[in-house]
Amino acid sequence: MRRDIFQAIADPTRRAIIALIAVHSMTPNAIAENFNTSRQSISKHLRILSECELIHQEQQGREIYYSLKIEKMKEIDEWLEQYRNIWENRFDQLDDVLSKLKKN
Amino acid sequence: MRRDIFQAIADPTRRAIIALIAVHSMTPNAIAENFNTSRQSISKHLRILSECELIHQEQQGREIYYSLKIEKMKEIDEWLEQYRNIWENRFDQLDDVLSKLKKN
DNA sequence: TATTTGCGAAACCAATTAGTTGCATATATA
DNA sequence: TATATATGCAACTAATTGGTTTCGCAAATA
Repeated sequence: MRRDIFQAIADPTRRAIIALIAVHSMTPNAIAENFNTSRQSISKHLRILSECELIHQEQQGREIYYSLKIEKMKEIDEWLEQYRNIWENRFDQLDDVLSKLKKN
Repeated sequence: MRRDIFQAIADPTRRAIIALIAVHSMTPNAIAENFNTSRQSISKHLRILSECELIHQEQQGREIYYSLKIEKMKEIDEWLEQYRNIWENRFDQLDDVLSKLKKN
């Protein structure tokens, strides 16, 4: 089973869950109220997010509060970094390519 | 059929294709040489990336050169922006929350 | 002109996904 | 203690996915 952060954020419901619990921790029931889907399906999404270590849970009595592990989101940022370099230095790179072409 | 950039980058083969053609445009055959999968399966991935407007194609005789539309990658960056704010201002936000709590 | 090459598309298949319903369990409350 | 509530988990299902094989077409080449 592939289970990484890229697969985790591929689903729009999971992205919405992430956005919700980024603000403050929430219980599965409270999260589910924001969607027209069952509590169980939200639970499954939470499990996937958990397996990706994207969220953290804290039991409080019979309730479980889920919150976002914001550090994990940095992984996406790190992956993006290489491309950010490209789009920021597009023209510099073009110059680079051209000068290299001249040398050959 | 869901077809957005988050679904596009969910597959590791597609992320590898993106990395490959980010450097310079390549033909499907040349791309496929880098994986132990068929040219046809790469073609399917390229179609998905195309449908997400993540790549650009240029016909040259019977060859088709695929290249990355780097601007599209910015969409991920924009989505990440809200979370970047959170992880950068974690402590500031904590202060914020605490001061708001005091007021209530 | 006949053959090879590069490619996309269709048909098919196994695995995975996102959802459902129906439990079981633990905690709160009457 | 009996009941209600919050939750996770298992079994099932339909849709989607990523791959394959097979095909057709257009461009290059012999």
